Amino acid sequence: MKRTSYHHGDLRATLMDACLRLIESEGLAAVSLRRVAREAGVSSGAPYHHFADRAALLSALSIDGFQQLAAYMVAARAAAPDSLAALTELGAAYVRFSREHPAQFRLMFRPELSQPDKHPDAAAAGDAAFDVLVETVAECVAAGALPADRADTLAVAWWGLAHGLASLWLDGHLEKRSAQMGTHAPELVDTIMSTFTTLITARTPPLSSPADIPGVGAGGPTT
Amino acid sequence: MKRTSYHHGDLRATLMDACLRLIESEGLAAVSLRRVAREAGVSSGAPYHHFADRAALLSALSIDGFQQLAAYMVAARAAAPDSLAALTELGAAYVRFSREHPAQFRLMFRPELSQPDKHPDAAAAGDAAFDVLVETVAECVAAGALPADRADTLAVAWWGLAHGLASLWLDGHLEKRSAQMGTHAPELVDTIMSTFTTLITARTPPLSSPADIPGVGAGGPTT
DNA sequence: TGTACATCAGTGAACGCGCGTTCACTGATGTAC
DNA sequence: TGTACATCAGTGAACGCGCGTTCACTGATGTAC
Repeated sequence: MKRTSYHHGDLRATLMDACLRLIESEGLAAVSLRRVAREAGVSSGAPYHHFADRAALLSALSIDGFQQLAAYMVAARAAAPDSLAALTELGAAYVRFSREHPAQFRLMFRPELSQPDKHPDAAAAGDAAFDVLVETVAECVAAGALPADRADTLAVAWWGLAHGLASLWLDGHLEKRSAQMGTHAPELVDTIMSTFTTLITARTPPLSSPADIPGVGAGGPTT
Repeated sequence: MKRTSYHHGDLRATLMDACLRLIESEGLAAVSLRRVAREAGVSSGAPYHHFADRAALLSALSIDGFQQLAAYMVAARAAAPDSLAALTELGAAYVRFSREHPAQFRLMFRPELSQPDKHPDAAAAGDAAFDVLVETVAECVAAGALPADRADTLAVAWWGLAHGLASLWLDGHLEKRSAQMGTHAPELVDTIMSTFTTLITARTPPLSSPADIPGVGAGGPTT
């Protein structure tokens, strides 16, 4: 972190980076503005030229995190061949984001730190991510692959499952359980996700209309 | 918090209580040993007669939380008419615990605060709670209501869903989404839980041979 | 029952520490002419 | 191109604060005889 010139160049980005690295290596409890400045190789007053206060730095990171999450989800949906497959990919993308940006993920769901009420941008970015999920569910409904009356519920259930798995995994619980089960966390999550999608698509229509399900393919439920 | 006698009587319990109330009213960031002592109406050195240090207090609360959670789950299973119904009740009990003990729930899943590595009791209590879920799934398998090869997976999925919904709800996300959807968080959670149980029980048996699954292949989300 | 004494569970002052934030300053950079 | 000057983005010392923890102390309680 040695600089040759007096001016830094892009201290704002450097501070955000240093903060994330610090969270990842020593946890959220280790984060203070002074410490972040030190990690960035800069005096303790320097950050105030880029962030109004400590909360502003954490907020900026949280907003950035939500925007990245939304980007992950948009990309996942775009890459999927159809809306049903997109649903699976969205869950996977959510968990993948939490794996690839653990510090940001934690920060995003620590409202007392990122203060979303003071920074509506974070909420907006969060909405954008959730909207991708809602839209995808709506597409599934439009395609006849999901029943309309449960669409909203399924979107939230999907979010809950992905969020729960991501959270447990980050805290080490999934590694522990999967070791007990003789498997590994990544496979476990994949299995859960695909099982869930299969369950939803194969079974929910009969709950609202007993007719056959278009788009799911031949050789459906054999029971 | 005025005492009449010099001795307190049960300062240990009072401190734990004060700490929980503080977390609930001002958040985890407000918790310091001095502050907790102040809330309990006691000098800042007094807690050290009952807890080795700050971490010990938080640890004790976390352990107590896991034990209570396990008790919730044991009671839920005991009250259910059969093992399949128990599964639904377990998820509901998990979420109910998080609603009735929000401060403890947050603490339990903040490993950097409760330091489970230094206090194996917390891990043991957590295991006990998870074991209730695993046993119930095993009972479902024994009763022929669930396929054996997916039992473990379903237990983790169930935990993930309950944990995700509880976490999102505590952070206010569920209230927000359910308001957008014209419903309320409690009903939303109930619907999701019962839908999930229905899906699992109605559909999983045919899944035991993955080759039969149409559409979403056996390979899972990983291309 | 009374007394001596050990133990328990408080007090409150003190310690050193790192924190968030401010501020007068200064070196580097950009711009007008 | 050179110079004067405004602005930007650092420095580092300083502030007051609450923190975790320690410690000599003291009042209350329990016990032995």
